[in-house]
Amino acid sequence: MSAAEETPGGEDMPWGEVTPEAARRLLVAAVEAFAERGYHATTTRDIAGRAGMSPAALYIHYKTKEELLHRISRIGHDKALEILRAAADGDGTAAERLADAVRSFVRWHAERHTTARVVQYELDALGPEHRAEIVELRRQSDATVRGVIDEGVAAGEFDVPDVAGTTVAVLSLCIDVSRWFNAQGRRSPDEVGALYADLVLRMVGAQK
Amino acid sequence: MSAAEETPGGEDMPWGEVTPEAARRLLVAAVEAFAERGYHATTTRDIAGRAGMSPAALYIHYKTKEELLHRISRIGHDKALEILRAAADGDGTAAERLADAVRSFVRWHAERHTTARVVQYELDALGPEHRAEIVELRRQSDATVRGVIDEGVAAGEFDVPDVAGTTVAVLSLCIDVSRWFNAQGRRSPDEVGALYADLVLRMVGAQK
DNA sequence: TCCGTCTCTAAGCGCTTGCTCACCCTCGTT
DNA sequence: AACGAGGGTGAGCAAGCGCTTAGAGACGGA
Repeated sequence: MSAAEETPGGEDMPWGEVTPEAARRLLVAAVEAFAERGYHATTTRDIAGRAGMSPAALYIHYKTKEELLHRISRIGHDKALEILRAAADGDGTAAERLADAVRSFVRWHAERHTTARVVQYELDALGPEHRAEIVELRRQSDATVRGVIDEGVAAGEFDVPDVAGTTVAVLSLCIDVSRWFNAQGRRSPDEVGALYADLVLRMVGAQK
Repeated sequence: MSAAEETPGGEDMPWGEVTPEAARRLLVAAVEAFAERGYHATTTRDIAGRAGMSPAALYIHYKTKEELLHRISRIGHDKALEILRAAADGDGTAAERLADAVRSFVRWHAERHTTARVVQYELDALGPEHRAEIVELRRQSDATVRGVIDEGVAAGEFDVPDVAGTTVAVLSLCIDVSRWFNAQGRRSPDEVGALYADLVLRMVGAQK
C-alpha cells in the first residue's frame, strides 16, 4: 500500500492514490452516483455537479465516462483482492484463515458498500478489454479462497464434497452483502462479518 | 396457477398469463434485453426490434417502459414466492422443507436466470409505488424462510444463534445465483440446487 | 356494404445524452 | 513584466432517447 493511501494517523484513506484532488473529487462523486442510480442512469452532468464542477471539467481528467468506471472498478478490485490475500497468506489453521478472510472481506463490502456495489454489479457496463482485465482479478480472488479451502480439506480440518462449488457460494455470499447492506440498518459491518465468518465455517464443515 | 400457464403436457409455460400474444412477445424481448444490458441501457427500439415490431407497437400494450419492468418484476416475484411457499408449507421435518425450498428456489434462479436477474437486480429502476409493492413481496419471501428456520429451531433440529441474520444470508445466497449462473457452464440447475440445499442445511446446523 | 374496433406502422417531436471547442483565469518560472 | 502550461468554464453539436400522432390495414357484426 502506498503512503498516499494512509493518513499520518495510519487510518485508511480511500481513493488516496487518485490525484490531483479534482480528479479524486470527480471519482468520489461518480462512485456515489453509480451506486445510487447505476452506471447507465447516471449522467456526466450529475457527476460533475456533485463534484461542484461544470460538465466539461470531467473530460480534463478522464477521457470518457467508461474510463471513470474502469478506474473505480480496478482500484476496488485491487483492494478486495489485497484483503483476501492478506488473510489467506496469514498464520494459523485453514479455519482461522478462512474465517479471517470472510470477516474482513465482508466488513469491506458492508463498510464501503457504495463502492462495492459499483465494483461488483456494474461490470457489464465496461468495454470488452476493461471487462477482461477485471474478470482476471476476480479469477484471482476465486483462486485465493479456493486455496484456503483446499488446504483445510488436505489438513482434515474441513469436510467439503465440492470445493469449486463451495468456493463460488462463499464468494457469492460475501459479495451480495454490498447489495442488501444498509448503513442505517440494525447491524454493523463488524457484526455482519462475524456472523458470516461463522456461517462459512459451518458451510465447509469445520469442527468447532 | 391458471390453466394458461401450463401446456397440455403439464410442463411449465412461462409468461403464459400474458396476453395477447404480441404483448407477451414484447415482454419476453424486454426480459432478454434487460437481463443482457440492464434496464437503463435498453432502448424501447431494441425491445420492439427483438419482438419484430416497430417502436410504436410497444405503447399499444404498455403505457411506459417502466410498466414493462414492473410487469416482469411482479410476475417473477409472485412465482418466486409461490415456489418458496409450496416448499415451506409442505410435509416433512423443518430440515426437509428448508432443503426443499432452497433446492427449488435455486433451481428457478438458475434455470430462469435471465428473468431472475431482471427481477432481483433492477428493482431500483422502478418508480416509488411499484418498488414499494415489490419490496412487500420480498418481505413475504423473507418471512416464509424465516418461519421454516424458526420451526427447526423450536423443534431442536437446527442450531441457529441469529435467525434473522441467517435468513438474510440464505436468501442472499440463493438470489445471487442468478448473477453468476451461466447456462453454458459446467453445472446444471439441478446440481446447483442440490449443492446449495446441502450448504444451507450446514449453515443452520441441521444434524445429518 | 358500411362501420367501429383493434393492432400496427412511418414519421417525427421535444428533450437529454456524452462529449467538444473556443476561450479565460491562475500559477510558478524567467 | 511577460510567458507557457494546465485546470477550469459556457455554449453548443450530433446523436439517440422515450413517447406521440395520424393514418393504414384487417376483421367481425349490423
